[in-house]
Amino acid sequence: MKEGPDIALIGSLIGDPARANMLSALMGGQALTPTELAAHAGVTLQTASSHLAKLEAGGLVTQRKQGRHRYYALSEDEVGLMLESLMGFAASRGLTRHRPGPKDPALRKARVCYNHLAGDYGVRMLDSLINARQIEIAGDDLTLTEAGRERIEALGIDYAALKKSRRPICRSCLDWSERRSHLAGSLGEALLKLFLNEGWAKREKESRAIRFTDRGDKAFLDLFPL
Amino acid sequence: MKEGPDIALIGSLIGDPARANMLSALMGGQALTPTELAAHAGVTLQTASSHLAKLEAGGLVTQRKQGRHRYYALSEDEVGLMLESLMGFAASRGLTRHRPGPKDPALRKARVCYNHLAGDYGVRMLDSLINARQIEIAGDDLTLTEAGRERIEALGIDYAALKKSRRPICRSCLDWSERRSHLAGSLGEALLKLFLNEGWAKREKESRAIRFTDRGDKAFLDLFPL
DNA sequence: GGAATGCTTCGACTACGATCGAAGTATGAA
DNA sequence: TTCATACTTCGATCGTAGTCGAAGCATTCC
Repeated sequence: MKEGPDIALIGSLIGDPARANMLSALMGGQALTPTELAAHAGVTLQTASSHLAKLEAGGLVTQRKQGRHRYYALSEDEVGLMLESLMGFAASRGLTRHRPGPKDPALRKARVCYNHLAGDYGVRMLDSLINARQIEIAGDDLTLTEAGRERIEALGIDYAALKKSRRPICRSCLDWSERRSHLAGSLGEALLKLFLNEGWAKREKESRAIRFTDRGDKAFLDLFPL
Repeated sequence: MKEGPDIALIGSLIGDPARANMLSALMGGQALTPTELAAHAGVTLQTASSHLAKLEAGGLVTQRKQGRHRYYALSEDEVGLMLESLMGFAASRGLTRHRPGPKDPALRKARVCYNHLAGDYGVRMLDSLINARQIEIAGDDLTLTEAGRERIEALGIDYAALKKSRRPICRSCLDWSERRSHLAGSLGEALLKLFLNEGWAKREKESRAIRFTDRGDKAFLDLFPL
């Protein structure tokens, strides 16, 4: 009515249970087809299609056609950050959709947050990088130091490629289970990819949980001491 | 359906335009009565009452009876932080409720964010405190240093009182106009109160804008150099 | 070409929630 | 006690948004 941004539109988009389930599923970081998303949401394909059109119009998701499939994903890092913030609040109210089960500890230890690592391990990684002065922090802005640049290149990450994209390399993202920040941005994404490619960790099916192998666990803890 | 917090409930609470307007009004930091909130939302008192009951059930607001008035306010700092995060996202999408007008620059310069200072001045204040090593930053956690404690006591803020409450003293809050962090928490609140009490600044009516007097402006900039 | 898959669009149904008038409760003032 | 103010609760109405069946495109496979 007066001033300020219009939160009602975004709220109503998130407010429908079917759409919220789809968004949660997309927080897993993988692009999903309407059929898959319909299954996550528990609705028919037609309904899912209509929801996806609305989410796209609202700028929350984007689609990419590939053959006869359409892959939907969260449109930007920002969407993930905002959703994680909402989840944090909901969790603090004890509003959870699931009966606490055996998977819960695994989720708290390590899970995927859109495209980067979250949970205990995610927070530890950022803390460790800060302690080693490879990332510097000022306000909410994280910046990679010279030492940090060398470090990630030694890990085999292509710094130049990260630099080229318009996305921020480092970004902090609030963790809903740990209530602290972990590393997002294109570097966060690259690091998660690295862990998966090296075979240190695998995604669980149908879940955001990430399971580290014994070898991967050791390598990770070595790489990011506290 | 599966795991993770339930964001749909919160989303649907924010998703109704009347409720969104009420929440935006409460972001002004003052506790408001149902009658006032009804006016902000553009609905009748009955409707407002029903909305407030829902917001309260969802844990977003709390009420305090005082005589024959009921004062509603955001229930915790966390609510303000989450809403600000949503606003930031909405603003980045160009979803604003208002035609950009003369008040806009004033809002960007200094405004109230629930109970603390936001906008250019809010961001500057936190930056300055960090530069002076009076606040230290690690992840999203801000901590007041020894030097910081002395500094705020010199300003006449009762550190012991802040310490007593269970709320965090320092907290970072993402600014939707500046896209950077400013200082929230009980210290953020105390500092804003200080500026108002000293007569350095005044709230605008019917707006979140804060207008600094000439004297206040000078004092503020002296106090928080860059 | 024809058939199958993946998805969107259309149309109709339904249900839930926002809205407000009217009546009820509580607090304070006269 | 009586009246006024501030608010809640009840009940009825109305719109709109979610839902799905059926039909329509598009792409790929055979």
